[in-house]
Amino acid sequence: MSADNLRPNQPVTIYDVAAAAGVSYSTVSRVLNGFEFVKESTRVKVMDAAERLGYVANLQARGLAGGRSNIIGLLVPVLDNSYVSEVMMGIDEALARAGFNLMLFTTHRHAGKEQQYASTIASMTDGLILLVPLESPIYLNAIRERNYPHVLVDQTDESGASASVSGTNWHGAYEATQHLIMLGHRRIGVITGLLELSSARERLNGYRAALQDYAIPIDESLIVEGDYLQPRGYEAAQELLKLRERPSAIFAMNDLSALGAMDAIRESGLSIPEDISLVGFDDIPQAAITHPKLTTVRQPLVQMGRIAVRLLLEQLDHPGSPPGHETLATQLVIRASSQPPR
Amino acid sequence: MSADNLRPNQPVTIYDVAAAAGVSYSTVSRVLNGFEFVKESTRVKVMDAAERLGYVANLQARGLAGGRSNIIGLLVPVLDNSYVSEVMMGIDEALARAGFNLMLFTTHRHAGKEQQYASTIASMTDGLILLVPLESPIYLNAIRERNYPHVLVDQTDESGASASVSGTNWHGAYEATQHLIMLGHRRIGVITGLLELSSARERLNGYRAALQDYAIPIDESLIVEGDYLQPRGYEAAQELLKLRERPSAIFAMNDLSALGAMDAIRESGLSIPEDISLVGFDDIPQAAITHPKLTTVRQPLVQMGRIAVRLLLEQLDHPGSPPGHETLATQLVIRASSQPPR
DNA sequence: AGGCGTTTTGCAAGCGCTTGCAAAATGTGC
DNA sequence: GCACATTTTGCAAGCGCTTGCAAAACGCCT
Repeated sequence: MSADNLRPNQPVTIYDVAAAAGVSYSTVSRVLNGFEFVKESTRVKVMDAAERLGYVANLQARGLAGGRSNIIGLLVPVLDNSYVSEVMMGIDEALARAGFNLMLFTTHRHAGKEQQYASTIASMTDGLILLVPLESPIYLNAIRERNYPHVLVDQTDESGASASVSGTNWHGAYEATQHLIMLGHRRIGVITGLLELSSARERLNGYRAALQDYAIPIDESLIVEGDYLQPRGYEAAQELLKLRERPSAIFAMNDLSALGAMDAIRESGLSIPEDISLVGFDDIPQAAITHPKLTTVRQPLVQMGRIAVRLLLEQLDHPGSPPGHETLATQLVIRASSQPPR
Repeated sequence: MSADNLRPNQPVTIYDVAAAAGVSYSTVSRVLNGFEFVKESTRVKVMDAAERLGYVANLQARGLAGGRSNIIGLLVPVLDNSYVSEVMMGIDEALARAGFNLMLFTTHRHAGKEQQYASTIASMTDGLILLVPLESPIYLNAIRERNYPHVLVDQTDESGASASVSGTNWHGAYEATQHLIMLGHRRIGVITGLLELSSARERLNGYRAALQDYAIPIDESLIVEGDYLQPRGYEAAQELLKLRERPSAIFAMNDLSALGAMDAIRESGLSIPEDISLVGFDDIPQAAITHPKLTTVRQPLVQMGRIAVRLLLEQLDHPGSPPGHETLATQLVIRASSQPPR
């Protein structure tokens, strides 16, 4: 559909559009930015010209000049992680709908340079979504200092200064544990996330609360600290299996750990769920393709991403307003990896 | 003149550095860009000042002024796809090492606006990596017109005008088919990718060649077109299972399709590999966690990402030179999903 | 028709950086 | 010590856009 006019090489600028529409460049800018005091007839003229010339805004220039670059940044720790991918999907989708672009930053390889990295990010984006459990404090300092719009995903923010989205960690873990208890399990091993993370602590508390409510004594040797990654889940499960009094069920506090645990259990000659029940957390896509399919606590990951975007855009649109916080309900998804103990 | 305008945001500019180092701003710019004709002593002075003030380049400004923005774009079709994630990992890693940032663009939701989308991308990045099998022709037109540096991943470029990385599709498919034949299979069903994609056609040709080499007649009803996605893999497998003369093995031309096929096979009451052998392509991480583990053709996805970056940077550094093309060896990984037919 | 309050519009001044060009500094040969 | 070739450096002019300010148009009143 691109028409007959022009220089395929040199991009069309607002000056070109202005000339074509017979108005000044600032008027074009105003039309393009939806400024209110523009006569309808000139608005139409400008839009037509822009359309006709195939004008596309140069976001770098826009950003430099102090307007919005319409780019938001996403800081993630790793990429080969379904949890991350799912949240990213939601973010991307919501961003696309709002007309924003996405710039992706990974934390690794920037150790010791977080401040500068944060500055770079801030110089290029209108806001930032942090999906970075561990390093987040360092980045947060740099970012809060500048009063830069941002949202935390899956992290509780003690100070309340940052907007955030997360799941009902405590409740999800409570339900998962309760599920195993109701099935008849009494020795329930647990593989946590890094306990520096609020989500990991909350889930662990949920686990403890459930045991207490059902008057099951808590055996600290059944609690093994993991890191939400598969290899550590594998090791942690091995530790649990080595206990003199082996657990009849394991609650891995995220699915990736559960995947690792699954390997370890199978490798030790035991079978799931006959010998050991296994429950995860997150409900990443893989949870449904393992054999047996994994019972888990679903977090609405995609939606978390969408909401993160909403919270961020709210900050951009209303600079003064207090940062929003959303907590989304988790849901126990019972599949084949859990059943009553023998 | 520059001293007093302070916004809390990013006070340090090259002007500040210049003042602190007692040189002109253009000298600072030259030092920062590694320009050769700068006296060593001033270079040191400037670097010191920059370091001391915590200077961080504003990439938007740099980009606008015609320099490199040090941002490269990555265009992907979807995010919740291990294939994509793996390649992205390699890209991110190589980019980080080279000091580049990554801007992520997704194709969906931009139907009909590809030209403009391409312009936007071009206005913000130094180069583009396309991981977009289907829509790629549309984008390619827009991009080649501007003679914009870019690389195709996993697509053969007929015209040779675009740099590209891909795996040995033909050979990988040949080996996979040969593997099944050697096991004794004669009726080997196949689930292809969309045949508009060069990779899908090449793989199919490899399959055909293997059958021919072993003098096995080709039964077109055993060839079902898929789309490289899981749901379609599921359906395609169902079709194959419904044939009067059921295949004893299925070669899904990517792992995602194989995952779908696995579901379909299991659902129909048959078991893998006893009743039906299954082979995939790609070796995404999931292939190793299914039960049984999937025999597949490994593509060095992460490395493909790294090489894509290398090819792109070569173009940036040597604007004149012809686009590079790399083909990486695939490797048959035999796991548990394939065995001799009953 | 003249006056006044409101819209609309245009101009100029940057945002932080790169770069061509010319001036300044340095070095060389005699 | 001088003329000239060679580094180094600084200045100015943008890159494409936003925005404060003031001028121009317009509307409506008397």
